[in-house]
Amino acid sequence: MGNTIGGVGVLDKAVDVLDALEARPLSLAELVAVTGLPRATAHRLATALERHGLVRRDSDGRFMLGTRLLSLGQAAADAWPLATAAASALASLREKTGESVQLFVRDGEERVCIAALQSLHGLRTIVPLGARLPLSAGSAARVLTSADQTAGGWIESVGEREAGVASVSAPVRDASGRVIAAVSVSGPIERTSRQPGKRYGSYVVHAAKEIESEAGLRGVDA
Amino acid sequence: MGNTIGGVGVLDKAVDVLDALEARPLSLAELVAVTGLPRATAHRLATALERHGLVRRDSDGRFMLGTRLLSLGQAAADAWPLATAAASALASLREKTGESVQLFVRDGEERVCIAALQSLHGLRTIVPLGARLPLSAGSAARVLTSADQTAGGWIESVGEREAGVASVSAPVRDASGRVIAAVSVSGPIERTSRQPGKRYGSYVVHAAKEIESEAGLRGVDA
DNA sequence: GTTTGCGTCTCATATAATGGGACACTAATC
DNA sequence: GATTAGTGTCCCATTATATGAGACGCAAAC
Repeated sequence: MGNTIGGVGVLDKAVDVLDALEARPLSLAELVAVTGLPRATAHRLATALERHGLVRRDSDGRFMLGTRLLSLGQAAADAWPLATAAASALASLREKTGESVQLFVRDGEERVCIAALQSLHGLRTIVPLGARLPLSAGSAARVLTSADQTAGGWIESVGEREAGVASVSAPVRDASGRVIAAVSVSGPIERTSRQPGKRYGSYVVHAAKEIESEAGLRGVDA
Repeated sequence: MGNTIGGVGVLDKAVDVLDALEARPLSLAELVAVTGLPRATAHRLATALERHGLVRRDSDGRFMLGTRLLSLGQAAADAWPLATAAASALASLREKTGESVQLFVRDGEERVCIAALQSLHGLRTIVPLGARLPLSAGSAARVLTSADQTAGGWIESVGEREAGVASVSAPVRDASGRVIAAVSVSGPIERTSRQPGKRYGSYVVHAAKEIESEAGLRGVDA
């Protein structure tokens, strides 16, 4: 019969298994419960993935993400030289603001966090590396979707994507001026105040410029 | 007919595609050349992987590793709290020695690098995160395979795994004394000398102890 | 002893992957 | 303009492939 049209093939199921294991190690029975796959199928897929190093077993025999994903993830990260170039700028941005900082790029109809450093405060916003967030809310989202220049070069949002969280973002542009990424600072409203842009705006813009020059995207300097 | 026994299923081919893309972005034609798959098949697999975010396209339409691998890789890394715990100890080890430092764990009949920092020298050994190395050569390999205590607590090897490279490794042990990982320092023989253990041994052993206490594996201190 | 849970494996069935080849399109080359 | 060579994408008859209920072996719990 025909070809796979929407989520029925081995590959789709295999990805379901990986998705399930992303949260935590799972025994076969748990894996079956989470994925909804028949026992035999889940077992076959998990062991097949194991052969490729994408899945491994812990000491209790439970399935978990394998070591092969380390190198693949590393390679995927290297595919954005931007993330590497941004490392030092993000570090100093976190130091200056004390809050969590992130670098987002657009990917289809979502945005992806390709670099992040978490605030050192006990109460902090967490955006894990690789997290996919909507392109419809948050200051970084608006930076990535609006092509044109803005007021001070930054955009702020308060409690937009998530209640209690405020953020400020600035665009990273390539040589031709197109927005290719967004740098963000985000934290609990209690600390950032309701005008986070006022407090952190210039820092974020500076970090964006720093990333541009570090990545060799535009002429030198800030 | 029967089930897949050795490398014929969709899954195996899909992994081949990911493997091929690990090195660099590839056009469909190149992908076909590298994997040996028929055009239609390569295209179908690549686009299927794309639907899952494991593969994406660059601006020229070439296939490359996707953003989904970032989060999966991150999750896989989190599965070794050891890697996180080792971060600071490895940083200071690199600072003290000036050479590349790594943390290896055994995985089946190989060893995997689950954390690494490269030397800042121009001439340096590079062991990328996630790299799979043999369990048959190198000081770290011997640390992972020999259960018992050794002379100064470290093991050295000179030009064993790779010509011109010397390394010193020390075991990281759990509460019951079993070796669960190996810390290594490696560099070109010209700098490390032919007795790398003499020079770096104590540093490496100290780093191992530091990792043990940081990870809460043994009692406190060094 | 019996039961309940586990992971693993088999094998007849039919479903889902296959891939040669058609197609549309662009960029050189004639 | 016409031709050739190169892309990526899509179709669809064929059959090789994944499927999954159920059997099995093994522990641990009752």
